[in-house]
Amino acid sequence: MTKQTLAAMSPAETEILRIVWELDAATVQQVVEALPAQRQIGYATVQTLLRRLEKKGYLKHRRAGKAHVFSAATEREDVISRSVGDFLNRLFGGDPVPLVHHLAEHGKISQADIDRLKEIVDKGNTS
Amino acid sequence: MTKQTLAAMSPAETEILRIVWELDAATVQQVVEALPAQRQIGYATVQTLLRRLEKKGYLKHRRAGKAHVFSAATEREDVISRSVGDFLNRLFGGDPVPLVHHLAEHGKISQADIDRLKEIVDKGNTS
DNA sequence: GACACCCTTGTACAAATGTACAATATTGTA
DNA sequence: TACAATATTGTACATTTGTACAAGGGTGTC
Repeated sequence: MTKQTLAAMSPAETEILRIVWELDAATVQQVVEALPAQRQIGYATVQTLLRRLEKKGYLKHRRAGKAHVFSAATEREDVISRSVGDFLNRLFGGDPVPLVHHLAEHGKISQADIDRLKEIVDKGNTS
Repeated sequence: MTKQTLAAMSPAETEILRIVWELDAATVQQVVEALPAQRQIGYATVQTLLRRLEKKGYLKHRRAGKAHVFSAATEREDVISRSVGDFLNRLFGGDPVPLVHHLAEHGKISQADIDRLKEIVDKGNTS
């Protein structure tokens, strides 16, 4: 595993990367269309962000017709791990419990969600 | 509640703010000392970050001897809510479940943690 | 009261970020 | 094949961010 050398993504870049993941592969057009309606951000800007993500190594592209089709160039899980880790460190000193606690208290996660999580942890603990 | 107008904090600022919260009130000195050992960051830099946090409205200070003692100027919970919300939007399109799922799968939260969370949610659901 | 110390204040500055236009290239179509 | 439509490329640019030095101020101590 010799690769944790990816330059950090900026918030705006993260937003865009997420959409590419969601669409699996997408042109600038498609990313723009997939943006949440409230999010006011121009085509050119999305394009720049995609370019930067590619330069940083998060995306790659192939050409299809006249457009570029961007897709992931790294393992999504890895990127998420790093992002979540960084976030946790900054805001909670690395302890995930207060974060989940916060989510629970604000009704972000439900009873059912927690039950499902319990199962996941159970399964993991079979080691 | 007319106050959601706080300028966003940068990652480095967030890191510092968290420490002030942890110490409840602190001088530049104390914040520097409370930084994780690995975190290489000078006194002057911490000072600038504290100044910026104050300017943005997250901190206030009083004078004690020759030093400034910084402390929170806003509700910690509010700041956390916004931060977590933004993070969730950027990386998971707003859905908290995948985040918690991720934490569970990576052993970040334990069986016991989940049991405690279950109680919290239970209590909340009495409405 | 003078000093040495520890602070704050003012300022700097390169790099990253968010946002976007102008010019040029590519292509499906008539 | 020439064109209109649509993309990409090259560039720009004001701000914010991360990091920090230099100069001046308050204070406990002798």
